[in-house]
Amino acid sequence: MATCDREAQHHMAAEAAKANMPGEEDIGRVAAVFKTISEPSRLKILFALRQGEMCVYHVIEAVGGTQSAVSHQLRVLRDSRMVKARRDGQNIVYSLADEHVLAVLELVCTHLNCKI
Amino acid sequence: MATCDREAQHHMAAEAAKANMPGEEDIGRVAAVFKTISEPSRLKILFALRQGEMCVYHVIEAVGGTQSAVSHQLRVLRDSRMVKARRDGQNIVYSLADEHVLAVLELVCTHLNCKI
DNA sequence: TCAATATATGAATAACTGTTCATATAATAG
DNA sequence: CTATTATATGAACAGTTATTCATATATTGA
Repeated sequence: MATCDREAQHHMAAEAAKANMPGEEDIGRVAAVFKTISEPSRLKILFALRQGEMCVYHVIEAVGGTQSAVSHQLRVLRDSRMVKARRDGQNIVYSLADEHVLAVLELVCTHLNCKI
Repeated sequence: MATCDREAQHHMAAEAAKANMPGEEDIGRVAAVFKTISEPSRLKILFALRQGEMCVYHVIEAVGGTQSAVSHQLRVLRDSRMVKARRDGQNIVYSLADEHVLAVLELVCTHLNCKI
């Protein structure tokens, strides 16, 4: 057991933390969002789609990588509702599904002093 | 090569995307931030520390898990500058190092309708 | 219907990462 | 100085995941 100067104060903080801790399910959902946008290959796709909707070929052109790899990552992004897809003839056209994602990206970018 | 109706439009978007794509290094830094906060065990620690600084024992009390696991995760959070530590006698007292992190967490939480 | 184009997907592999176990370091009390 | 408390850390293992390869599906033109 911890016996620090601030024992009482830290204990109260710990109790409050336990009381206010989101449930496992919410924690998991938040974690899943961050996991989805924590992969460079997926981040690039999201950055690319800021310029507007694109069919898969042009996404590949924008971000690089193989057709299969990009398609797999688009699936992950689609499953997590961050991009949406519609068919247009032979093509599938992708676009950002969620403005919140961009807001989060921009918040972190400015924090890191990345020019986006 | 893609031959969709919007060929010209998508091609321009792809060109713009390539031109405005952050460099590999910036992409990597952004991805690293999200990776750090994409693990439930680390998220819980960050949520806990919202209540104020705590020594390790009380962090463990707040988030659960073994001493070793929590200590390892505190190290990851410290390496990525999201929490800071100071010694206080026998104890190491941790606290949030970065308000930006909380802003990002709250943004995502409200988006997901999690009560935090 | 057949060929070509565009995209998706399943399986396998390789790389990464969180936890555990055992142990090390640091500070303090006696 | 020794024992105890508090925290950190290295190695190993297990689970997860991104990519690749091969192949499947879907749309269109001939």
